[in-house]
Amino acid sequence: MSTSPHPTISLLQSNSLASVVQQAIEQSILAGDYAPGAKLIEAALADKLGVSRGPVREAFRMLDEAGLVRTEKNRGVFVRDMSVDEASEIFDLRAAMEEMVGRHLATHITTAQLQGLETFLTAMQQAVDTDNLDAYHQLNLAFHDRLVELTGNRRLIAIYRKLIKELSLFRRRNLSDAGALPLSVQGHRQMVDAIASGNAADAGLALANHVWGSKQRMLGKMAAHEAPRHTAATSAGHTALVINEGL
Amino acid sequence: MSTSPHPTISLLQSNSLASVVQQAIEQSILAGDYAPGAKLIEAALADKLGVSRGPVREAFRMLDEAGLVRTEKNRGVFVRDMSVDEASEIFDLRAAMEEMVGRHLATHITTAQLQGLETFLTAMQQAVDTDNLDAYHQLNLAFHDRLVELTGNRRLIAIYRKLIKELSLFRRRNLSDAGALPLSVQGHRQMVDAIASGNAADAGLALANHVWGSKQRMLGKMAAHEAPRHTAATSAGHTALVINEGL
DNA sequence: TTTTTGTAGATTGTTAACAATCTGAAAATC
DNA sequence: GATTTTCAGATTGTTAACAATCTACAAAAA
Repeated sequence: MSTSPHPTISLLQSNSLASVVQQAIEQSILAGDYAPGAKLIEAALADKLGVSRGPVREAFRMLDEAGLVRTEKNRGVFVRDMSVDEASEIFDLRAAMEEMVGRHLATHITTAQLQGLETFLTAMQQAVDTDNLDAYHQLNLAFHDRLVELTGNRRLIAIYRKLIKELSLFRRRNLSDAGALPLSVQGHRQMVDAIASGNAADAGLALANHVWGSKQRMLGKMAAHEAPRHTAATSAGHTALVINEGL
Repeated sequence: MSTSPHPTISLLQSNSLASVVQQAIEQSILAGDYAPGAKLIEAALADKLGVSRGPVREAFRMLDEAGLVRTEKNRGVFVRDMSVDEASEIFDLRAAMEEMVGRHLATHITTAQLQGLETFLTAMQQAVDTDNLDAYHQLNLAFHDRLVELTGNRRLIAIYRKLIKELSLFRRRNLSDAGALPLSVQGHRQMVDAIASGNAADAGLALANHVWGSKQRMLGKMAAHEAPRHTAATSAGHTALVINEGL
């Protein structure tokens, strides 16, 4: 009958040990506590979290289905390792999804919602002005998440967030140069303007092109990072891939 | 060292009880053995499959994450019930994904792959000629799956199949008039031609429009089925929804 | 009659123990 | 020395038992 009698009580009512364990492990993985490919030991995690192995195993099955972890029978569970190719594929998917988002918002967004996006832009500009890289990164993620959320398509939102999670798993590999972001609000300003213009095609392209740019930057970074010894061959290959109209 | 020494052996090597149970339950759900909203009882399933409750619980967590089942703490696990709204959202997502597929294939498909698609068309035509509804339905699913598969984007393929699975969960509700398909190969012929033309925009639109048509038919069917007592009001509402350029 | 209260059985949540498999290093063999 | 074999410890797979919660129905109270 009653709805949320007490925060702690409703918490205990809805969260089983397995789901709590799942969230704890997921957070650890996304925080980079475990390197990609690292093995997760049931007993150790159970011990650390103060539960038995049952809930940990159930959490493993959830994380596996979510794509954050990979299971080998009788060998164990390992943090998922994402290749550049896979990351690239995810970027292509993201581009298609964000194009869909742009098209929809161009004809459905409210003025209040547009105002909310403007707030993001000013906050991002402030982060740039103060050279606050971390804040900018967070705002960037939140901004895109907000755009997707505004469509109201629950499945789209869920899948988008899942893809972002997996991508962050990839980024963990090159955290050294993770700071080399464009640090510019201009692109986002253009996206908001395109949406505000009401032209669905324009807005869709604005968002898709933005994602495509991110993908290109990522590929460029990987090419420069992983094959600096090859003078031209592989680099050229990568460039050709970039020039293609991805996916 | 050796690769697949014996089919049965390699099967036992890779499949844990939990994954076998997961597949068994999933198949039962998709086959319609359990109605949407029906409760799945751990002990009963464990008994039926000859295993203990542990693997069943692990399978439940997988199915939950896959969206085929919904878990309420201390109350049990239930077959997911999909609303018309949710199905509609999935159609919108499918449209965006298939548009992406069409664009890509227009510029990347090989002649051999095109030939494979032609084979599908003739088979579908044959199914129509012999009034084999079931065969047509299967071919239709396989055709679209093949299109997505041809992109080579593993994440796109995985997500597409997941969405189709969930949609089939929805269709279970209106199996009475499931036979009212268009039963026409024309639409698919146009899609293949558009891809063969090499025009990315055209191919994308051809695929997206096809999905959009499916969505419209579904919505129309639901409106006619669920609210035949209301003379105009709700029906008009649905129509308006259909006319919109859905998300 | 209607509502409340109180069980008994059913069902889920969790744990600990047992079985099977893998891993890595020492011992044995070539 | 290099390769194979053996084996103990570590780890995963599975099960059964116990604890907590829910459900449904009957008895009591309003």
